[in-house]
Amino acid sequence: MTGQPLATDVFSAISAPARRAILSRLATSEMPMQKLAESFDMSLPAVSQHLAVLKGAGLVSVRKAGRQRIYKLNAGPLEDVANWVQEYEKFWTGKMAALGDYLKENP
Amino acid sequence: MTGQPLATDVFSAISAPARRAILSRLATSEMPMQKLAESFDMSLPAVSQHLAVLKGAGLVSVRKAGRQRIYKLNAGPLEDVANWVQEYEKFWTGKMAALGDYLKENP
DNA sequence: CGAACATTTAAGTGATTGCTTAAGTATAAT
DNA sequence: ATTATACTTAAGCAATCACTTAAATGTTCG
Repeated sequence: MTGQPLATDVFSAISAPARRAILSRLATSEMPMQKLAESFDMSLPAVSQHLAVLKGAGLVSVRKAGRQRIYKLNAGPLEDVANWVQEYEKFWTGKMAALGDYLKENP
Repeated sequence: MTGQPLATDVFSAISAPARRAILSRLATSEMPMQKLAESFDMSLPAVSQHLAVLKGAGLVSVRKAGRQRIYKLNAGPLEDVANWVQEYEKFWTGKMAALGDYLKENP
């Protein structure tokens, strides 16, 4: 058995700039490989492989249409990233609030 | 010249689970390597190397205190991640709103 | 059917990663 | 000064990565 989709972590899926670029492109609209690949200075297999990783992370879905494969953004898993980063948001937005709290408790 | 800090991309800095764990640990409080390393099932050099990557991404800062190095979270660069992911937020939160808008414009 | 097309899978490669152990460098304690 | 402490840097290694070209797999069209 050669094996299935091979689930990848969403964080490492988005770590490659090329893959973020692909997501960004798909955010405008779903499209077939061919058209998607036009945007990038990369061989078709390279794009296909990136897509496989994104698919493994659940970030894109594919639909067959004749001999084409239409790729579509599936942003759902990015919510994990949003939730993760939100935990740290207080460290940069809360600076003033934190100072206020400190001064309140240490007048 | 062996070279400087070597700036790393914040996205790849946070792609490694070990590094996210380190950030999480540092979010509770700043601490010296020694104490930080206790939390992990990893050699000291391994932690040190992860820290170097995080430092390269500007996610931690170091301060010398005697022979110790006190590491401190610097969440600032995570704002880039937050901003990036926010661009996609509409794709999972806005489903209903988007449908509403669509129906409004295409009654 | 056979040729053209859209895409994936395979195979190979150089670079990078995540770790390890061993050796170095600074600072502090005796 | 010597030795212990707290770390970093170096060297090495197996695994993974991001690509490439070449070959294979559907799928449509003439």
